[in-house]
Amino acid sequence: MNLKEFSHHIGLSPTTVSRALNGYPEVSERTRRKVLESAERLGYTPNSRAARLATGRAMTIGHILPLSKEHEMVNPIFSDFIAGAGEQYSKSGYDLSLSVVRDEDEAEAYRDLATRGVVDGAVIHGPKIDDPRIRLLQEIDLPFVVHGRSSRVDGEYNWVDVNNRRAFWRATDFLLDLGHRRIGLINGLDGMDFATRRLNGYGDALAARGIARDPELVFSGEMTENYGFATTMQMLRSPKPPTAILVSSIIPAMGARRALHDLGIGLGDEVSVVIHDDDLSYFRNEGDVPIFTATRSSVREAGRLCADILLDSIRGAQDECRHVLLEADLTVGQSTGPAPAMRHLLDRDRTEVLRRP
Amino acid sequence: MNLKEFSHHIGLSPTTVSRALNGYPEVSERTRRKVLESAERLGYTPNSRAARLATGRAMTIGHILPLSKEHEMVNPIFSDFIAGAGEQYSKSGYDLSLSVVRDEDEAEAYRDLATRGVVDGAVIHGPKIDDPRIRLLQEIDLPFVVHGRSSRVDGEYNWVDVNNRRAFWRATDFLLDLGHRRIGLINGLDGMDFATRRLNGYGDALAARGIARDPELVFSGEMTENYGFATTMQMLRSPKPPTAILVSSIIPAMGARRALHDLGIGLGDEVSVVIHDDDLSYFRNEGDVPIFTATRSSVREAGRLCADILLDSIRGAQDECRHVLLEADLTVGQSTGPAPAMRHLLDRDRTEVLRRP
DNA sequence: TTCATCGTTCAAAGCGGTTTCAAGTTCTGC
DNA sequence: GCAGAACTTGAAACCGCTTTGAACGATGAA
Repeated sequence: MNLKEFSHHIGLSPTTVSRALNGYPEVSERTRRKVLESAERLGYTPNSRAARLATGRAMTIGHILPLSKEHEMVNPIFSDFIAGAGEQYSKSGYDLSLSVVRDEDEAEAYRDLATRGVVDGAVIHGPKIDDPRIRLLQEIDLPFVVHGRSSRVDGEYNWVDVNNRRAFWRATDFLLDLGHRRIGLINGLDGMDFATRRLNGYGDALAARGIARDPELVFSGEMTENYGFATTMQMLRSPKPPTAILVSSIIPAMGARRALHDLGIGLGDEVSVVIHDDDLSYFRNEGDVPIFTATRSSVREAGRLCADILLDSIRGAQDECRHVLLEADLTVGQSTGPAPAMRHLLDRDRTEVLRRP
Repeated sequence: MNLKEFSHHIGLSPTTVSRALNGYPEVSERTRRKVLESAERLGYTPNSRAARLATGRAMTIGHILPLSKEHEMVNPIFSDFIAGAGEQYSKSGYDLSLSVVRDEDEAEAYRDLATRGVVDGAVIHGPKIDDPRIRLLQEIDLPFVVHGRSSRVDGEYNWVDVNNRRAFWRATDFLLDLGHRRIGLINGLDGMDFATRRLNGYGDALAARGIARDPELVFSGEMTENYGFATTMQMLRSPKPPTAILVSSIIPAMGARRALHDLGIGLGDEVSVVIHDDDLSYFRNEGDVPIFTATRSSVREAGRLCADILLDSIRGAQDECRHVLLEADLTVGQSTGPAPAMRHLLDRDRTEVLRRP
């Protein structure tokens, strides 16, 4: 049933019915009640396709999920973020459009969503340093919000980010306080803005204590379990293994733990591990004393915040760009402890284990 | 720029331009080339909102992500499935609409998508036994495909499923062949169709060898890391611990591994583990010899298949319902081995470790 | 009583495409 | 050279809703 039929059916004009359903004030209460009731009874729901054309609003937010040919990986953080954002969209009557594209087509995909008029706004995920997507969306004048930030981009834009630099500074400092001097860093992909900030936090904390950064102890890559395993193995088998490791996500941290176990090295006593925990729903780092000492920041909450900001900006409620910087407090878990005396790791038997092929 | 302006600009009627862009045959090649070229040059892209109203097609597929209040978990399988399906949608010019709703609102959400006319079809995720969503979509006559199947639903429908029963039968049989007699099962949530089939495969394999199923060894729950940890702990600390465990996903398997390590029990020698591996992109069970012995079936591939079937069915290319049953072959990894003689586990020192609080 | 005002309601003109149907043009075959 | 088929093109209706501008009756002020 369409508006014409429905309105005819209840003896009113399409105009009045439309107004009644959309909450316009010039409809009398009696009429509105009648319309709402009849719509319910007769099962009339306005066709969104028509409404979207008529209003010029798509009532939809675009998210783009880029997959690269080589490492076609879905960022595990994506789903939790989407869950948070989607929740807010639903509340405001917005739909969420998700485009899966090859990463070289990503810019084109944003442009396409905008020119085809299927979205009113978009979210940028995983910004790189000097990310071109930001400039693009500014250019085509599509409202957007960035989950993260992008260094070296000029012009204002909405963003929600974790204070990555401070979190990693704090985590590093914590390990230094425990007496660790050789601290490894298993970071995200090079070029990602968040990875750079984390690296800086780590490096600056070391520098503040006059400790040189050892490039052998810093890794960047996609945050898979295997990546955490391989990098941890490599570090611990090296001539000068670290006594502590910072890991950028709980997923590679699983791999790091596996490596430690495989080598028979105690997690938390012989080698300490601090992770950044995005509070993924299916991977909770919980318990009275969490498994991992961690800097935590819920990515789902970030999704909610991004959605709210974007919707505000679309509705024109916000004139200025909004920035939210989330602090990630350090929670001490079971994976950290005082640095062991170096001789533990230099003990003959142990080194043999560490250096086996 | 809209169609009217554009067509006027290049001296043709809107009709011809529309036809040229949509590949209708009654346009001369010369004209079509001219239109395509000019569109490119002048940057004209048809407004999808208008096209959707005019054609009556939404060119969009709906996915619904239900979140429950208590255990608001995003199924980790979801993102990989979406990645696979979304890839296919893009290729066919379809968009993907994702609705995040509270799970009690899920049925309403499907109905809403259909009556508002924002989708042409939908995917049902994680079907339960006798799933009401299937009947609903049949009733409102919205094309759909189920990722999984639903026992006890009558009527035909499209589905893509893994042969869960056979996979778990096979895995159980494999462990039995290795001499294991007490085999635990860490399964998905009760009521989920896939979990039931897996339980049946496991139970039937045991029964075929005349082994009684011990309810103390069977668990069902949401497949988090902690769930795998807790259930494994419980089993291994029980008076009659299993010598092997089947785990329904790699995520709880991480927890199971953690439990084994914490108890100092060797994975693959003292206790064997077989998992079902959905081949999640950020959690690959790979290597020359995979870490886990596993029945594997790519959920991303399932997503692609579902998308293809659904699109076919929407385009009316398919008259009959299609069913795809994917076989999950067993790959032997490092996590399984012959059952140890029972005395190992009954050794005095060991049991003390196992039974500590 | 009359005129301005207010509160309601409606007719009709969009929104920007697609598609039907008619018409004009160019080819054939005879 | 001409009728009829085969190609191309275009005018106008239509998709189902929103919104502008006008109309109408009721109310209140003059």
